[in-house]
Amino acid sequence: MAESMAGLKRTHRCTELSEANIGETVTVMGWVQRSRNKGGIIFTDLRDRSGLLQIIFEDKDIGEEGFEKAYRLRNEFVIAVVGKVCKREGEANKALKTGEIEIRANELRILSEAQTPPFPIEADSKTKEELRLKYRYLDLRRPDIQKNIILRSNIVNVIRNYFLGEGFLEIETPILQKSTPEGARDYLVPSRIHPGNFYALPQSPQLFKQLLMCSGYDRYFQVAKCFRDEDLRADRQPEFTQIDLEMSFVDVDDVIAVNEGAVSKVFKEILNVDVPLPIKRMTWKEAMDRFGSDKPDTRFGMELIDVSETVNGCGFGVFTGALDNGGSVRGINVKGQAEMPRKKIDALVEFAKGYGAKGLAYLCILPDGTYKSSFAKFLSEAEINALVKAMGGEPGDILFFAADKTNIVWNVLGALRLEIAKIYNLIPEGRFDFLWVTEFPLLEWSDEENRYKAMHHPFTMPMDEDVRFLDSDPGRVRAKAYDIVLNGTELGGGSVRIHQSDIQEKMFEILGFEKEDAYSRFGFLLNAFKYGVPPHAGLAYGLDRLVMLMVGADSIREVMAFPKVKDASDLMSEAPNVVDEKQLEELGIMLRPVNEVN
RNA sequence: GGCCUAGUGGCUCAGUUGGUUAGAGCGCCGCCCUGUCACGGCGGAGGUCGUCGGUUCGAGUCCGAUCUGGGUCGCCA
Repeated sequence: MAESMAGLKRTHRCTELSEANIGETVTVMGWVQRSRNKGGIIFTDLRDRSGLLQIIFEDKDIGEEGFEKAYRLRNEFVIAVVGKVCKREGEANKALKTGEIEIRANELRILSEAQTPPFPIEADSKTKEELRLKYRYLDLRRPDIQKNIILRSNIVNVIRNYFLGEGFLEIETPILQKSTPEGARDYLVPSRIHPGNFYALPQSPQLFKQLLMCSGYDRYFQVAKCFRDEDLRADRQPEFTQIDLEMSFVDVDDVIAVNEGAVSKVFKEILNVDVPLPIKRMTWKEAMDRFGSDKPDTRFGMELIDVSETVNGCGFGVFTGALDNGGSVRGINVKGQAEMPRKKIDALVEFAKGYGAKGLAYLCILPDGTYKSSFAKFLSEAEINALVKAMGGEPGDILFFAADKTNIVWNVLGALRLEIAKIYNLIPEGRFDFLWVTEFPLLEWSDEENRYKAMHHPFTMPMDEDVRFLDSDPGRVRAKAYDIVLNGTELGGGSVRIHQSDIQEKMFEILGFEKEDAYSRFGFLLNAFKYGVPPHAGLAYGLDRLVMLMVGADSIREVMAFPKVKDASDLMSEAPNVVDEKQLEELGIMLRPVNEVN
């Protein structure tokens, strides 16, 4: 039977007590972590979000009835204890923050009994994630998850205070928005009042924050929930949180400067890590050339090397074929792994195929200086020697080469580099390598749609010196866009926005929008800009990813209270679900049989 | 949509080339224990091996399908 807490008031959380409180009578409340019954004496570890505290029950303090009650305690019971803080008579427990003290209970109330939980409530859980998520409310009791969630709160607090201190205003933007299909799929929300019409949940507050600049708010930020109806990943959830900001009368360097301040402050205050400023910058082209990725992990080397020149005209058709098609041949040098077993090499070749490679050429430089290779027979000795030299190859190294269209080569070797680093443990622990990647291409050719698509979004400003190529060669135009990268993860991205209507119209033209089409989608923004708009620029961080990296988690699910699983459903609440016929009727929605959808 | 991977008592796992009654640790239940803190001692309960079908004298083990998680490619301006 559950008892009332009437007349009791909690005086401390568990670990707010210390030797300084010895002799005081206190009231603590929490969950039973563990009860150790020695017969005439019972030790109970009480848990709350702050940690553990040992309670000691003996009938001389609590009376026979109270002692009987303590006998009944089981894990996860919620209890209140009134007692005296004492120095431990037995050994101190150095593993506990409160290991020097214990509470000698005078009164015990069982506020709530509990069934045995389906898995242990403990740190370093080995329980399958499926079960943890089904019982997320129990999983969230575990100290390591609580640590993540608490740290997340602290991180947001530091960031919020920082931006407020820099003159930013926190302003909310609508969750029910207009759907502007371009980019990720929208989550749609049907309107009851306008049957057949839909809102969309925001993929980001992009247009509204630009309007806020237009309206003179000068510096805006928001902790913004965002929604994208795309497939999930370890670092992608259908709903996630951005730290979103926008600034007026600024250019690239201004945005970067204020955000370097934010990053260094949050890492110093939360982790006591000094982020050396200014953060390194690298153009997109350099990032792709050196690392095969627009979010390079710079904690280790094994950089890509372009050997197109070296192998030009050689006897290996795969190489020359790629070059003839306008592609390139590039390689990476895995130091000291020349003895890599054939099985492992084959696995890496398969891995590369998963990223679009047709194959992967390799060349082992054995310790005695001889070669073992998949393609050496097609090359003259001089050609091989030149290739090895270009790759900085030494006895003991193994070289991998990809030959294809350059973007495939980048993709394949970029992924291979990370995979090999993982396999051979080449990534140093405990490092935070920040990097700005700048000068992204403005546009990206889509074979599927046979048109250019905005790499960032259609409001991204071209670089001043490239504006002249907008007509003649749109593909070579670089944008005033930048990403902040941490340890190979894209932490955030942003850009300077277009505020001149002629450039904006040109942009829509290149993207293949008719003028009416552009106005029907983005008219409110384009119209707003007719009434005076300041130059503006902004950035948005993926908060979940930031917290994930700061706590060292492998997945953003570990830093979100109630995440969804791979198919975007919630194992605990079982969302999404079918709704009443009546609800649909009210919305004017009729469903096709499920097997006809798609 | 593709590829990879896992599913065996409540939890985490073992289970050999297919071969008696499917094991262990933890947890749970009962009894004992006044200084434990991974408490200890004694005893006990608990599994249609994810599901369906097939091969076989015989399937946790082999084959096919399927479900449920996880990773990833595509996708994610």
